[in-house]
Amino acid sequence: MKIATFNINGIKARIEALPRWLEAAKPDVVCLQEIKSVDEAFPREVLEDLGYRVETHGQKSFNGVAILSRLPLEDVTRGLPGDDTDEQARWIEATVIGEKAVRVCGLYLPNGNPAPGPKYDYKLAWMARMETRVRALLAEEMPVIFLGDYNVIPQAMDAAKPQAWVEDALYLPQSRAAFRRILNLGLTEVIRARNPAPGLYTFWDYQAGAWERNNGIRIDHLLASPQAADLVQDCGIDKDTRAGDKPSDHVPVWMTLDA
DNA sequence: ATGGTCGCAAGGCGA
Repeated sequence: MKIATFNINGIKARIEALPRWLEAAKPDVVCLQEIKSVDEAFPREVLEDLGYRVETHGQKSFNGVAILSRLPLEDVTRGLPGDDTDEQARWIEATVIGEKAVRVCGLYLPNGNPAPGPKYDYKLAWMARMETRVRALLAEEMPVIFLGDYNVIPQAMDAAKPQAWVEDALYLPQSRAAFRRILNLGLTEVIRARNPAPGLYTFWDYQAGAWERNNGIRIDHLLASPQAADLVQDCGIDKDTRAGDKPSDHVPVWMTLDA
């Protein structure tokens, strides 16, 4: 089972680049972030024609997540528990039925800038809610993965220019500590666990020639429960998509599971 | 220090 995360930065703008990548990479399951579309306007047919079922959790103009799957899905749920007043579409879950069942949580963690301020408070509160949800799922002792745009640079080695981020919500000590608290519940950060070297990035800003200068950051992550980590076969970052026509500013991150 | 680029959607916000 090949599972990927891809912040597409607008489904309407990526309606050619996304199928191009799907046909080349052939993932079984994809968690999308920043679809920037209400569910009714999501162009599902072009993806269904490629063999994917499409489950969206969108809103107008901003945020929005989705799961594409060539395998059967069960128990699709939308929204991160813990705050009934939260109207931002950033969380979707489904159980993928492969040879084994895997619970998949697709997430778009708040950016949090500017910090300090209400947006940063929302980010930290959201991460606390995520921690609660992770605890609940870990207690079920089944394979669970949490993949998406975390908007967290975990370590200095995850940025080409870490000094440029020291006052940014993606790299502030509180953000990194909250990410570590989630990891320390017992999750494996799959890309880093298998790649000890720096220089791996998943996002390059559209501005200031960031891609041409390889001024990137690694903020899209794959986290696996112990039972899911046991199944990991391979993982990677599809950096080449950033050089394609009309690219997203993020690239896909994927893993294969014996499931 | 500033401006630099996109997407959505139709002006400015978010990233």
